[in-house]
Amino acid sequence: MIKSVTLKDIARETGVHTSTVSRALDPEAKKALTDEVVDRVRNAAQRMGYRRNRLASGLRTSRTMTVGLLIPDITNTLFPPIVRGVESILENAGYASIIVNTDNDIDRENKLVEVLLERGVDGIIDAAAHRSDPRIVEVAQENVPIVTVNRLIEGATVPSVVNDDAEGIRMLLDHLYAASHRNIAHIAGPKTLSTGVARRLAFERTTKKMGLQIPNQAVVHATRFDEDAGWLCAETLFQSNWKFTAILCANDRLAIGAIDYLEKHGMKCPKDISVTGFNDLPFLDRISPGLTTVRVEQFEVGRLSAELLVKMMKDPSAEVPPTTVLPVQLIERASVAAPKT
Amino acid sequence: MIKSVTLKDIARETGVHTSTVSRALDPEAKKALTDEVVDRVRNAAQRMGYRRNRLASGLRTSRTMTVGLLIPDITNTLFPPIVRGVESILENAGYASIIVNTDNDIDRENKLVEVLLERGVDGIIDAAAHRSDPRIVEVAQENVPIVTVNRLIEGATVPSVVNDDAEGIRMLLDHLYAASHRNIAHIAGPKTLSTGVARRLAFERTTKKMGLQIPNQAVVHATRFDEDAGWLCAETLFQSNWKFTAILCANDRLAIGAIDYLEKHGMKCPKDISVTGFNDLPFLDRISPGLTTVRVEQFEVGRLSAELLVKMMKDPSAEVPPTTVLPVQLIERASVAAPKT
DNA sequence: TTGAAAGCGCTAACAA
DNA sequence: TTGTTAGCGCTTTCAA
Repeated sequence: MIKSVTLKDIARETGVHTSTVSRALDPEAKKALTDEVVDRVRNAAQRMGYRRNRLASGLRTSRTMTVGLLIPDITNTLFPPIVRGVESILENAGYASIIVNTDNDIDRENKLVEVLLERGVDGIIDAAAHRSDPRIVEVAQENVPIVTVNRLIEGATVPSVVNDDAEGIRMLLDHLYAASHRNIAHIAGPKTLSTGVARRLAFERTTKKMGLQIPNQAVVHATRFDEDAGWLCAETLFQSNWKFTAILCANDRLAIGAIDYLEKHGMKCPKDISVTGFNDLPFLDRISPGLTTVRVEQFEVGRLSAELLVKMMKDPSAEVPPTTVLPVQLIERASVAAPKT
Repeated sequence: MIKSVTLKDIARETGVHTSTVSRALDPEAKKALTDEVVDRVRNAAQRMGYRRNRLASGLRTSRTMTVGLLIPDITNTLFPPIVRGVESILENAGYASIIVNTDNDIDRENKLVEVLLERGVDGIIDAAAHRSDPRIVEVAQENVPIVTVNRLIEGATVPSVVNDDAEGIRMLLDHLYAASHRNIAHIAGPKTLSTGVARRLAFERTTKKMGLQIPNQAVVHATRFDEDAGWLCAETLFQSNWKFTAILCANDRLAIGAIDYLEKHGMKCPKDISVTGFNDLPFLDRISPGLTTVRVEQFEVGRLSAELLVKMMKDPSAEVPPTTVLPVQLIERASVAAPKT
C-alpha cells in the first residue's frame, strides 16, 4: 500500500469541498453537480493521478468490490476455466477476486472463508463445497451472497450451478452398453462430494434400469478425485472375484489412474478393458488412448455462477434459482471398444 | 460484506476500552497487558464471534495483508503450480492473494495493476511482465514491493526469480547434437517476453559455439506462446528452402503445435523430424510422442518469489538479489531421435 | 447545487 | 498497565 492523492488533495486543488469531489467522481452523484465543477474536478483527479482508496470507501459503504473464490486446487485443470468464466463476468462488473485453495479439506475451507470475510468480500463463489458444509450454510444465512459451482451443498438453500451429472453417466452407460458391455464396474468419487455421490447414484439407477446385474463389489469408492485413487480403486476391483469388461470412472483423473494400473499389469485399454472418464479435461484428446468421457461446460458453469452472484450482491432479496443444471456432452474417443469374447 | 462484532462491542462486554481490546488481540501489544485482561478479552472475542475488519485496520495501518498476483492466463498449466508455490509462503505469512489474468496484454496488465493498487495490496508478484514494462517499473519506484517471476523486466531494478533459460537451451542443443542433428530450426517465443528472447539468444549463441550453420530462415518468431503459433511457425519453416532435421521450440505449447503441423502433413515425430519443448508442463509425459523438454521448477520459482516479496514487504529497505536463477533439468522423452539418413 | 459534519472500525501516540 | 484521543479516506445525510 502506498500513500497517494486523496479527495482532500483534489478538493484543495480545485477549491471545492471533498464531498463535492466525491460526488463529481461518482457517475450517479455527479448528476447533481454543475458540469463545470465535474469537469474541473475530474481533470484535476486525472492530472494528479488520483486512485480511489477502496479500503476507505469500503469501510464507509460496506462494499469492497471484491469477491472470494474457493477452489479445491488450482493445479487441477478442471478449475482454471471455471475461474476464467467467473472472471469474465466479475471483471466487467468491477469486481476483483481473492482466490484460495482448500485442497478439499473442510477445515482449510472454513479457515479460508474467514480469510475472505475478514477482507470484506461482497460475495463468495465456492467451487470447493462439500455435500455437508455447515459453515458455508451458516455464512450464507448471515446474508453473505454465496453460490456454489460444479458442486452443491445438500439440503441447503445455497444456490448452485452444476453439470448434469446424471445425464452424463446415462450417456456413458448407453455408450458402453451399445459397445456390448454388460459387466461394468464403477470407480466412484469421494462420498463427501456431491459430484461423487450424484454420479454413483446415477450409475446405480441407470444400470438397474438397463437390467444389468451389478454386484456390490462392482462399485469402489475413491477417497480423492485423483490418479492415485484411481489406481488404488482399480486394484481393488481386480482383486474381487467379479469379472468385468469396462470401468466407468467418476472423473477423468480416476480414469487415468485406472488405465495406468491396467497397463502396469499387462492389460491394454481398450482391448482388454474399456475405461471412461468425466469432465473432459484439457489434453485428454492427446493422451493414449484418447479418453472417452463427458464434457462439462467449465467456463460456462463459472460464468453463470458469477452472474447469479452479481445479481445477489446487487439485490440481496433477488430471486435466484436454487440449482442451475448445465447440459453435458458425450465425447467418444479410443478408450472404449467391444469386450473380448 | 456483513455487519459484525466490533472492538467496541467487546469493549462494552468486557468493561475495558477499545484500545485495550485491540491490544489484547494483538500478539505483540498484548504483552503490555495483564494476563487476566487478555484472557477476558480473548474469551469474549471468541464467544461473540469477533472477526477483525481488515478494511478498517488496513485504512489505519496502510497494510492490508493482501498481495496481487498478475498471471498471463491461469488456464495455461505453467502457472497454477507457480501460484501454489507463491501461496505456500504467503498463506503462512498471513497474506491472501488477489489473482488477475492479463492475457499477456500490456494494457490489460496496466489496468489490472490499478485494480490491485486501489485495493491496497501490500505487494505484487508479476508473472505477466513484459521485457519492457514501464508501468510496473513506475509502480515499483513508488515503493510498492514487486517481484517478477518466470520473466523479467529488462534494464530495470525490479527483482526477478527466473529459470535458467540459457542453460536449458544449451542442454537441448547438446542433446540434439548428440543425436546427430546438425540442421536445427528454432521456433522462438514472442519478442516482447524475456523468456522468448533469452531462449532465442541462447539458441543463437550456443549453435554458433557448436559450429553449426544456422541460416536466418532457421529462426521463426511466434507472436504468442501457444499451439496455434507453433503450427504457424512450423508452416513458415517448411515453406523456406532450408532443410532441417529438428525443431527446438521455445516452449512446450509451441512444440505441440509444431508436432500437430507435422502430423497433419504426413510427417512423423521423431522419425522424420525431432522436436523439443521447454517447461515440462503436466501431462506431457502422457502424450504421444512424449515430449523431450526442459523441466523448470514452477512451484519453487513461485515459492522463492513470494519469499522475496515478503522480505520486501516487511522491510522496504531490505536487500534482495536483483535476479535469482533456478536450475533446470533436461527431460528426455520420445520426441527426439536420430535424423533420417 | 454545494458545504458541513459525522462516522465506518481500527490502531497508535500520548497521557495518566 | 490502561484510557483518551485523533485520524486513516471515504460517503452520505442534513442543511443551506
